[in-house]
Amino acid sequence: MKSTLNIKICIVEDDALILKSLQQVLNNAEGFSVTGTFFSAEAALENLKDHHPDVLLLDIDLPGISGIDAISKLKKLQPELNIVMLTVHEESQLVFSALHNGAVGYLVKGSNSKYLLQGIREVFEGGAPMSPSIARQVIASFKPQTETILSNREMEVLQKLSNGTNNKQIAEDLFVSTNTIKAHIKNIYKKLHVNSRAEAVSKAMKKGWI
Amino acid sequence: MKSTLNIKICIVEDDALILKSLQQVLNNAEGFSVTGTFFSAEAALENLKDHHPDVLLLDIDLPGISGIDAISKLKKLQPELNIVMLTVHEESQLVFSALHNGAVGYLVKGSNSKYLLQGIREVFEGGAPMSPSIARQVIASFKPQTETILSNREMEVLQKLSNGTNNKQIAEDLFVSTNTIKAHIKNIYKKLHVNSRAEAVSKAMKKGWI
DNA sequence: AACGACATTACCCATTTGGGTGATTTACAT
DNA sequence: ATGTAAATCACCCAAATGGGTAATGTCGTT
Repeated sequence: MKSTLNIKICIVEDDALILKSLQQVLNNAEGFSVTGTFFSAEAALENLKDHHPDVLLLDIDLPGISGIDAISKLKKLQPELNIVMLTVHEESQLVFSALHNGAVGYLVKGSNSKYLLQGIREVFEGGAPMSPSIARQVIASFKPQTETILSNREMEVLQKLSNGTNNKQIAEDLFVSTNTIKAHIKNIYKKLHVNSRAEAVSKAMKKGWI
Repeated sequence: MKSTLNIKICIVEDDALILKSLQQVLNNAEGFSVTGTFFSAEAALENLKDHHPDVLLLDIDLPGISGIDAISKLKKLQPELNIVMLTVHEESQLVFSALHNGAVGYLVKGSNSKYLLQGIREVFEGGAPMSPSIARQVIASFKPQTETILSNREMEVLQKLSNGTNNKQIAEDLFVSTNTIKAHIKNIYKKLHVNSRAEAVSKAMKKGWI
């Protein structure tokens, strides 16, 4: 089975030593072959069409266009390209930017090469490899933040706001007067430092409260 | 190293055969031990305090309280408990509900027992194991849906709306009249089938447009 | 050439919202 | 017991919003 596999890989990595080492690991592994390497995103963008990788390994720290910005540009050229970030950075912001821009995996550099091979295999089979610490971040982002400053009642109202419900309707739904709803909304605004429904909803959704 | 590991596991699974098989696999593996098994969420909730698992494997199809609903109840009892879903279901809704409620992993039943052991090890080490198809769903949820019905200009306005900006300010920002902004907003409402800023923002955010 | 989508602007009007101030009651914690 | 937070309600007023209708110019497609 394994011998029938032949995964074509391109690598974008500006550090020649790391690139060489990656290339060696992959070429020596059964079923993997490196069909192209680039020292910059620009080089990859220009020449990728000549190679036809199943998977592209992409560094973040690159001269010129960063790996993060390169993702969407590469995807525009080859929408079906599977991009896996391969970097030392574990900052949430970078992780989420990468995934948001269309990366299908995020591996942390320097872990066992066995994991790298396994990750690439996963991509090839339709998976989405992530290093454990990355996976934990990703999973954590789904959990609503519980440090809510808002009271239960205020959360109920906020929920209604996000449905576009107006004060009168909310009041009916909660069996109180519209004045009460107004009061709740004013408190919500104070606590969230906003001054409109749209902004309140936006902030709450970004924080994962609703 | 491996021999120093001893991961204590509890299992909630109503199918006696599957439970037995899981128990066998885990107990026979070096460094794993099953310290408790339950046939229902209710049983787990009542007796979990007597066991002290590092990881709890949780089925979804259970008599009475479902696995999904059990997550938050179990977490309330033991906030530090690491819950991994172990189920046949791959439906997005269930996956996201589980993660939303606080599960740290989601494994699909029936895959190689090697992956199960690896997954549990990952949880123990702070990771978040997911079966490949689940990981792909999770990653995909980060990519903004691009089938936007809105025009570029409308997207700009929508973005401003989500910041709580009012028509006058948006008009200034985009160097057009407030009447124009009103027109754009009306079109946004028509296209999104909403009739307030808050609802438009909410819908757009849910769809991952902003 | 005609059509539709987009961007722009205008006017009118009823309704809603946001902000300010103030009051009562309950409940929980210091 | 005293205070604080929560939930409830009222009144006022200026500003913003939502909905309707209508017009113009540009651009790309058919």
